[in-house]
Amino acid sequence: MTFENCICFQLGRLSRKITREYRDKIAEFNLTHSQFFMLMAVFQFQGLLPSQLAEKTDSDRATVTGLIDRLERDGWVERKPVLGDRRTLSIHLSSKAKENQEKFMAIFHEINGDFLNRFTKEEWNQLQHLLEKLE
Amino acid sequence: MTFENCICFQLGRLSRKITREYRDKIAEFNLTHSQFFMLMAVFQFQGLLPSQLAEKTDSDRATVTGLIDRLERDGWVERKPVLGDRRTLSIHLSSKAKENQEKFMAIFHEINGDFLNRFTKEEWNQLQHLLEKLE
DNA sequence: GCTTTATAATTTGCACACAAATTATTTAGA
DNA sequence: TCTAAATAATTTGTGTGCAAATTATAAAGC
Repeated sequence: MTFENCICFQLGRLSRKITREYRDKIAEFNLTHSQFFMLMAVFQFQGLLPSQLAEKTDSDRATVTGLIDRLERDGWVERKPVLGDRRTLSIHLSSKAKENQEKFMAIFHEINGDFLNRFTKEEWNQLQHLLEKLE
Repeated sequence: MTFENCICFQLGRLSRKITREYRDKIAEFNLTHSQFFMLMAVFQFQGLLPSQLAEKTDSDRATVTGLIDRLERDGWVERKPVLGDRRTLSIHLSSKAKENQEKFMAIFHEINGDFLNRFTKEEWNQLQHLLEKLE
């Protein structure tokens, strides 16, 4: 058993590769791979708190703070105060983000399709099943 | 199709989870997940150049420079000059690393076993086959 | 009401990951 | 031989990823 056969190494390597493949495709928006998925999450669940976004994306709160910082700086999302709890903020799409939603989803489906097309429906279900065992 | 169903998101999330699982198990050596695999690579291929290690582990040369910096600082590896080409350095195990090799491999097999045990031999081969399609 | 505890977000510090630029050296070509 | 191109490693700058500490606010217990 060598390190290349270790599933942990393999998944890390694969994850790095996929991140690299994404880079070019989302370059027109000037977004990173992580920013892209965080924005996807905001499209899907508008008005959530940073802590809830962290849960949805399975990342750290501190990481989410940084991602939101940069997404806000670049005009994709806005932090809005929450009535009744001044500790919290809710995250909303900017008008710029809403205007680009369709283009966004198109790219998302295109990239996703690139991977989906490599599998039959049965293989895909198998892969999902096997990955679940690793979680 | 939501972002949670996207294989790219799933693999990133899984990779983060596995990295977290590793953390505790290699804590006794004070190594990070990446350092652990880089050191595994040096165990396996002694005397390689940083560029060759980058290739083996599928990571960036700049990343390898940083990893070797910290592994050398902590006494795990040594940079040695290469006869005949002063641009290059070869990376070797320190005596400390050699002394710990057995303990190291034991932990590697233990962690790896945790994941392997979740699958039958057939499932494992399927997973390897399916992941290959993603590469 | 007042203190303690809990919670949300952020900040700080360190380690990847990687593009782009830089430095040092070797090789190739005129 | 001398210059240009190629190569190896590093440095620089930015963005994750995450543990630990901090700040602000809310809730609970007395």
